[in-house]
Amino acid sequence: MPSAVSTKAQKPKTSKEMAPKADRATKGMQARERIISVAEAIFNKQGFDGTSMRDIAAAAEMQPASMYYHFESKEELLWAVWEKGGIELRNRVNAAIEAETGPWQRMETACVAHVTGLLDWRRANQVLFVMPPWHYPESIKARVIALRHGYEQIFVSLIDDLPLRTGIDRRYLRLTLIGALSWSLFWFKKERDTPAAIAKQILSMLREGIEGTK
Amino acid sequence: MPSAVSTKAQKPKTSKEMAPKADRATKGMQARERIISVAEAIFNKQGFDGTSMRDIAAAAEMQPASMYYHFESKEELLWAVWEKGGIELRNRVNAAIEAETGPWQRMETACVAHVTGLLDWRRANQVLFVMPPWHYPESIKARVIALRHGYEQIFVSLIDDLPLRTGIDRRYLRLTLIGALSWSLFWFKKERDTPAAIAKQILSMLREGIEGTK
DNA sequence: TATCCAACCGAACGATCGTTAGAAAATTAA
DNA sequence: TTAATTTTCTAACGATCGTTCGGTTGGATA
Repeated sequence: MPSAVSTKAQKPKTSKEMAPKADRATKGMQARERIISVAEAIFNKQGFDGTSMRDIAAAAEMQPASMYYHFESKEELLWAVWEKGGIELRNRVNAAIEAETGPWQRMETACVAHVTGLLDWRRANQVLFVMPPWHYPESIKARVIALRHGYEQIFVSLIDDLPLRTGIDRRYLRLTLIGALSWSLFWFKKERDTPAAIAKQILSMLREGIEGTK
Repeated sequence: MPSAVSTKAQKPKTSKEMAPKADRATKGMQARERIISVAEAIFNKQGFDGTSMRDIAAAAEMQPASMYYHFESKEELLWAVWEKGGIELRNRVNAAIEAETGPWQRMETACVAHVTGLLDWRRANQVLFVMPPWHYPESIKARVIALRHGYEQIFVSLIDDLPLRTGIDRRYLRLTLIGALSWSLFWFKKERDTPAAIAKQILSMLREGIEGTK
């Protein structure tokens, strides 16, 4: 599953007249992105500590030592995986809400994209979203926190646009919503749930409340 | 911090006439519970993989080899830590709701106890609540899942008693609520939030809804 | 007293880990 | 072609890990 990435590097020239530097970069990128791609899958399946560089190298069909030509350490590789996953998720959510106009519609679309991104599309950044911040490796902690913070700004803005009851704390709302949505990672069963249905039901309960007369 | 444990084993006899077998068991228990106690703290701070048996042994003031007299493996020690934390949390929540009568009041009390238990009282079972189930060590996975399942039954029952709008899926509600509450582990700042306020606000938003006229 | 057994210890084994050194191969440049 | 550079390789180092082995200790039992 090489995961056709690269929105860039696709100016259709003939392979001969391509700039040699771009060519080199592309070649390097191919190996680098192959490593990220397999690392993504294995980290997610086995956890960071449960995955050895040898595991990843084997899956990427290289020798373990060769990985250090592309990444200076295991933690830097983890960062590359998280960064890619975080950026892709952010782009996904942003692209999804662009087409919508009403504030509630935009919010619902974002929620669906968030859950879908976590559950369906790429299982990778699951670990990023599920690991307690205080366990982030020290060498990349600040970057990871900034990445997550940037992502959450999408929801800050979406919530700003919502007409809410007076007295609703928008920070608590954001954390509650993201928490409830992301928690689905723990219980999602693909035979039983769909990401879109999960997102819509959670938002609906929060929007309209759950209390009734029985 | 030996954490004054042992509600039991305290029949006040003179030390001379104490039953020898109880004496021995007590002695063993003291070491065992000391290990669990320090392991609890270190696992939570450094994670399971980030903690070595040597770390725990040092904190418990023993030699690493001695730990294997009390626990047959590191994973069994982890289980002991999780089991203790899970049971204590369950007892806490159960004790809290016993005093309440109205279904909403009981639910609110449970939510407060849940968040308080996770954030304040004992930082231990945080990892249990925050680790993705698919990363549980294989040898204790079934036990951990059963432990969590048992805990969630409290909320199944509490939600059964709530008068809800028609169309509310009680399973989704439970998972949403527990997710939103537990997620506070990620963002709780003790200078800014209190566990009780977090729990009450989350439940209130879900109960009454957030939508307003602006 | 001699015996026993729970509890602990010192030392080490074997495995695995992240990582590095240095050379070979592959690719590009001249 | 040759030279230069990028990429990958083989081999291993040093550290740490969970765990085990064979003892020692010290208090309770008889």
